[in-house]
Amino acid sequence: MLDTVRQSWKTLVEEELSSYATMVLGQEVALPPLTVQTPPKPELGDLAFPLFAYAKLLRMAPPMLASELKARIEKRDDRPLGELLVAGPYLNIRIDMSALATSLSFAIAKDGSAYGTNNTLGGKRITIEFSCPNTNKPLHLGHMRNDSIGESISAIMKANGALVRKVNLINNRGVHICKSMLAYQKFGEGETPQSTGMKGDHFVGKYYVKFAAWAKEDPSAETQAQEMLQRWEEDDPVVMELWHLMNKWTLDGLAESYKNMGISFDHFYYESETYKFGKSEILKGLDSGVFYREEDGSVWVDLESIKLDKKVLLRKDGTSLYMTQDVGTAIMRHKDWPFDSLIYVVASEQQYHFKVLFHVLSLLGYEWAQDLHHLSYGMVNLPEGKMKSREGTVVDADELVEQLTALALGEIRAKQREELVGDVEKTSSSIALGALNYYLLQVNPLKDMIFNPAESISFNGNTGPYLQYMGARISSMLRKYESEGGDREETGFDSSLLTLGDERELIKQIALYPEVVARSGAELDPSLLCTYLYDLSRLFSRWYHDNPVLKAGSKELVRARIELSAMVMQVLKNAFALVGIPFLHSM
RNA sequence: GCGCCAAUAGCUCAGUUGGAUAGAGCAACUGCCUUCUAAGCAGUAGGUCGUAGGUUCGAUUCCUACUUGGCGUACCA
Repeated sequence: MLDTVRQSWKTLVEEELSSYATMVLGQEVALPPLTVQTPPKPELGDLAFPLFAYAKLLRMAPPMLASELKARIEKRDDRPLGELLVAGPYLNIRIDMSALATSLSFAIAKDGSAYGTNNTLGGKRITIEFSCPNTNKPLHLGHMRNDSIGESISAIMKANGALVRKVNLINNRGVHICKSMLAYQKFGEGETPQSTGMKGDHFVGKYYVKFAAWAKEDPSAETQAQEMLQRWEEDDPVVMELWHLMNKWTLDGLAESYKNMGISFDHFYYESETYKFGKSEILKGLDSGVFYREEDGSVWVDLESIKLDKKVLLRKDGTSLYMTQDVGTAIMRHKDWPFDSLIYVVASEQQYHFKVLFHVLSLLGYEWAQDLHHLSYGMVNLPEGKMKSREGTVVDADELVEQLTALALGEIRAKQREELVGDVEKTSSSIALGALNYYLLQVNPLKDMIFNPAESISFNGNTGPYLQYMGARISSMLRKYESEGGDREETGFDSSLLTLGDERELIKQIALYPEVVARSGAELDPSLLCTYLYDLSRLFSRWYHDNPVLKAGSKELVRARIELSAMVMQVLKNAFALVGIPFLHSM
């Protein structure tokens, strides 16, 4: 909405600039592109056009040019409402906020939860892969960043008009899976998640840890695991039975975690179901000559011509690798649901893997290989460094959610708001999720981030609960307005009453929202929405702290401020949905 | 060694795609709860934007080199 206002002013300035330059120079010249900016202070206006480059070209002082342009534009009666200002070398515009507020109010009333969405992806089919846990241990903090980004990007793509299919690839085969199985066989003594009362994924994880301890003392452990893998690939009934049993335990546990964290998928793939298909595809490539076989029987691809080295695709014993099954999975996915784009949400340490994967698929002749994208995100570290499972510093996802929920519950009780919030349990868990998702999405995905446990459990300052609190305050205010007999139908919205500086800023910020949705989509970056949300909330918080809404004086002013608050609330709601923050009507 | 990425306040992060006096939160200090929820608001203090060059009217932003850190370069995933 702000962009159309910006664009109309830009066109106007460009036209005048061009005709003035032609007049001064006596001929038509190609001018450098005009940039539009936001002035650093509200007093300077809402839009800024820096004129340095043009002033140089026309050999005049920038402020002179600014004045000249201002005069010329003011003569035009087709210009939009608003005011022109000369601010040194800048030509600034103070836009007509009342008109903007009126059209925003119409748009938000009409679109509701769809306000801010666009159709730039026009029904494009996008598959998004994320999470992808191993079935030998529970989820940890690393998965949580992955899940937050995956869910958020999925929602953002939808908001940009795409049809999204969320998929999860379960890593349920391989030597690491056999390790936990072997340890269970050796030390399990028949105990089960049920008999111990443990969550299935934690139960299996316990045996994965036990394997590591055992392997330290017994060098044969590793070879035993390899042997078990071979028996697994040969469908040995004993191994298969154990595998089915333990996989189910883990997957039941993971399903519970996903449910608690609000994560869902449209489809699950399992490595155990794709690796054989991957093998056959690699062999096809061998036949067609794009791959080659070494003397020892292993199959390779040579990517040295594009500086990617040689890469093995099948082991000498014919068993498959990570790459093998990923080739199979990609092809299977395209068959299942032909996509226009496939986004892999996977940690940055696997960049090389995906470069190779995309080239291999392209060598196999799949044209859609160019539509594959690796959304690479950075590591999550602790203040004291990397998380290490050996040192027990890995942050467990279930535990963290539990801790945060308990903290939120404590806050509600301490503030004696049980009655106000109603469902205390549900509210606590919503606060925990909001805090977590916002904490993890605040940072640009590309960058490594530091997870500070002490900071993450704080609900003050720039946090998810702060944002939720603003939403709850507005919601509560609107309820009070209605319960006190306020009627939004009866008293019309007069936008010209919103004249305060903070009110102008709020209107602008609301109008900016659709652009943030578009940009976070184009850049695959949820952190833009987080920054936006915080700016909006802070603005609102300051404004409503200083200016009464329900006791604003006249009925009309109350009505106008209620409208502004309601618009902020709708935008908060809409943006929350894109970054995994539950909206709360009270907290 | 080679490749990719990062470096902004004590800490964690923004920074409108090259423009005006580089911004937040946390931590520290100071005010504000008979007034729409204090999970809040306002204020003080805190900066050689890793270093050195270059391009430009203008560089935290682009280029080059260097320094530091991370990741990768497995018949692991």
